[in-house]
Parts: sequence; C-alpha cells; structure tokens
Amino acid sequence: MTAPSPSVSETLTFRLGVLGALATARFTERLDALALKPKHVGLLALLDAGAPASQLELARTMGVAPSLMVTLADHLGELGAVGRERDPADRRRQVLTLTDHGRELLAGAARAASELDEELAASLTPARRTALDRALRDLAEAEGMPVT
Amino acid sequence: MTAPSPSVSETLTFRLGVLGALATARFTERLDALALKPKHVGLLALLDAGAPASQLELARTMGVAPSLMVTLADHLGELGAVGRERDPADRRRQVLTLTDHGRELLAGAARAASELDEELAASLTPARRTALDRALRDLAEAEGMPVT
DNA sequence: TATTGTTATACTCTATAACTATA
DNA sequence: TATAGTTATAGAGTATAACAATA
Repeated sequence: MTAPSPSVSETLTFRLGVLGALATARFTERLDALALKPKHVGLLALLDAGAPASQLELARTMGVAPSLMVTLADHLGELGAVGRERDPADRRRQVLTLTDHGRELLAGAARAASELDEELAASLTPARRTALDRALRDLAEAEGMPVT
Repeated sequence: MTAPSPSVSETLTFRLGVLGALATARFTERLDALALKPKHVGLLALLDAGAPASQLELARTMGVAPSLMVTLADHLGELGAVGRERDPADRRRQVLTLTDHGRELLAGAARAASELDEELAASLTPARRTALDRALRDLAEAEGMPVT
C-alpha cells in the first residue's frame, strides 16, 4: 500500500524551490547597489556569525568549491569588506576577517532583505508570517545553517 | 525612526533562498533517473494544470526566455512527454500538450518530490509542517503560481 | 607526501540577437 | 510590418583539474 503522491506543485520541495529562486532573484537586484551577490552576503554572514576561518573551511561550510571561495574572497577583499591574513601557525592558511566596512555592507544587505521580506510576506496574516518564520528557522537549523 | 533590521540570516528572503537552493539541488539529483530537470517538471506541471498553450505563452508564465522554452520543449518532445502541434488557426503557434507518458513522468517527479518532502520536513512537528505548507501555499498564490 | 590556496580550463544554464515562417 | 518560433552566439556562474607554496 502506497499513499498517493500529491501533485508536484503542491509539494514542499517544489514550492521552496520556486519561491526561493524568486526571492533570490529579487534579492540580487537589490544587492546590485552594494556590488554584492547573494553568495557574498552568505560569506559575510558566516564571518559575522563565527570566528575567523580559513578559506577552505568556509568553502566546506558553504558547500562551494575552494576555487569559488577564492573568487568570492577576492571580490570582498577589493571592496575592503574582509581582511586576509596568513595564519602565522600555518602559512598555507588564509584567514578571513570581517572589517568595519564589511559589517556596514552586511547591515545594508540585511536592510535590503528586510524590505524584501515585507514585500514577499504582504499577503500573509501576521499569524501565518510568524508560523512561516518559525518553520523556516527550524529547517535552517536542521540543515546545519547558523541560526542566530 | 527606523526599526533595526534583523540579521540577514534571520530574514525570510535569505532563508527562502538558501533552503530553496538546497531543495532544488536535491530534487535535481532525484530527477536524474527520469532524465528531467526541475524546469522540465515545472513545464509539465503547467501543462497538467491548464489548457494546452503555445510556447510563447508558457515562456511568459514561467518567466523564461522563448529560446529556453524551445530547448525545454525539444527535450520533452524527445522523451515523448509532450506533443507539439501547429495551431491550424495560426500556423506560427506551436501548441504543447501533455501525453500519457508525460503524465507518468510527472507522477514520478511528484513521488520524488514527495519523498524529499519527508526528508526535508523530518525535523518539524506536524503542526509546524502544516503551518509551513499553508504559508508557502499562500505565498505561491500571491505570486501567481497555479495553486491546485 | 599531504594540504591550502590559486590558476587554468571547461561545462551548464540562460539570455540576447539574428533569422525564418507565417500573419 | 509584426509575431511565433528557432538558431547562433555570448555571458554568468560554477566545478574540475593542474599547479605552487607550505607543512
């Protein structure tokens, strides 16, 4: 006995995918003024959440290739958003640290995301909005994302 | 007076984006056995939901370029999942229709998504899962996605 | 010899622009 | 002349593989 599947467009998987792509596309537009892409924001948020870390560790956490981490760190370095220092104890490691300007950029990205949140959630009742926040927070935590 | 922004990783925008990308990546893996990509599933679902439509109309609904619709339709045509017929009333229009095999493929994709749903939502209480489903459904409807 | 970071290269996805057929 | 579809081309994003520096 197998339960009948719901139609694909009713699934959590499909809706998360479509709505996530929509959210990211709109976020990308708003980040343009800060010269950031969503992945840069993810990296800045990671640095803000935890201790300074080497590029390889950060790449693993974000699930991207080490070579992409180089590109992301290069760009953030040019913006003055992160500092890069060789670890004195192991000179192979490049340790990234958030600068004051990086914190300002991250705050700008948070404002942009926050504004977009209002637009996205405009159709939800306050109760549904709260329930959505809680459920997404649980999912994020279960997937190992840093939950502040 | 401006309210302080939450940290970016706490926003709906950021969480939807990251979790949506995660869901889509895992869905893509599972669809591999069916020789489909998520966009193919989106197109099949659209055809299943409504009347047969021309490629250009479908491209607009999905928010993709007409040239991409050609590629998607080509692939689904090769799989025997859709039929393509010139509209007799306007021979420029290619009208796509779902075949029986297309319906089977769509059912397979729905099963894959449904299985993934269980995996994704495993950490949620039943109440939170229901609340999440409702909130995402509301968002989907507000964004003009067909809500079955 | 193993590991970190970097560079070189290639692949996937998607859009824009040019073109064909039909209106 | 305008529109639907197609084909050709190009760009963004990202991964894999080769390489350099350090351990």
